[in-house]
Amino acid sequence: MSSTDRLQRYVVDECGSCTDEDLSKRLAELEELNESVGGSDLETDVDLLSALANETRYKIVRMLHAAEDDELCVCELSPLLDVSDSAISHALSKLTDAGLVTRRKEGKWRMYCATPRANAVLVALDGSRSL
Amino acid sequence: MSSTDRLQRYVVDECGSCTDEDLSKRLAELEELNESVGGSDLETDVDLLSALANETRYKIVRMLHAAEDDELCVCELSPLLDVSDSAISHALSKLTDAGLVTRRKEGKWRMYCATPRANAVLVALDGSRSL
DNA sequence: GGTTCGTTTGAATAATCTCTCATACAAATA
DNA sequence: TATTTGTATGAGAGATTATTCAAACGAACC
Repeated sequence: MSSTDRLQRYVVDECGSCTDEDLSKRLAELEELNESVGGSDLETDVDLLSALANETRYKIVRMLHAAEDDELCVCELSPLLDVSDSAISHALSKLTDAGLVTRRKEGKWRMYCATPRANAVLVALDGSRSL
Repeated sequence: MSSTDRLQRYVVDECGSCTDEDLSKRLAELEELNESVGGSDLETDVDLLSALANETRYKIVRMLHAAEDDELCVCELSPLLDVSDSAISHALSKLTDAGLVTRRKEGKWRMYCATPRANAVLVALDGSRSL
């Protein structure tokens, strides 16, 4: 049983009949839905979501978001996260790579700030909580 | 070296001095930032992000989103995803648990639809791509 | 009732992830 | 210059995950 056979039976159920032409048309429609997932954006988006999909990293971004446009340094994040500094640094690297935070040197300290994109996603999460 | 020692030195760098009182105040401020990550929402949000942070699942939600308010059944998703039906079913379960899709029985078919929350997150991703 | 069909579920395996420890490095200080 | 300090990096252990296969289940059809 190929998966298009099943689709054909589904279209029959739906429309009463389904020629091979109907089937091709339906497949093309579905293909178009799929196209709307822009090829390279897909990977970028999944990377971004993966970066956020971890308690430690999510908390960090939340704190940076809550800090508005203020930057925070590792030493400010550390007291509130119960993982090692090394873990925090790993987390910040992954977040930076994903485009969720920016990193800046300030003397011996490193300052981190949430990006507009990070803020947009968090705002969407907050705004959709009760939908 | 405790992590608050380091924070104290940071505040000194920043402000020129830092009494124990100053330190407590700064810690309280940071704690407040942390509070803004509502306790139970944190887990829910991370679950949602984890569900979306996978190519197969992300593609599914994208397709359902692109389908607007139309529902799609497994047999329509299957031709465009190169994983087994079983994997698709697992994916849909996880997405359902995370509140990203809804499931409905229609005869022998199962229809799936993106939730408003899923749509909100995708819209935010799309809207913030070029920020 | 038995069969087929669409989908789900569970177990198993391989791949990936997250953290810690040890170490490295760059900036500031002594 | 040597040391301290803040953070980053790499290796490795343990936890988590994604997928597949096999089997099960419910709905429709004979």
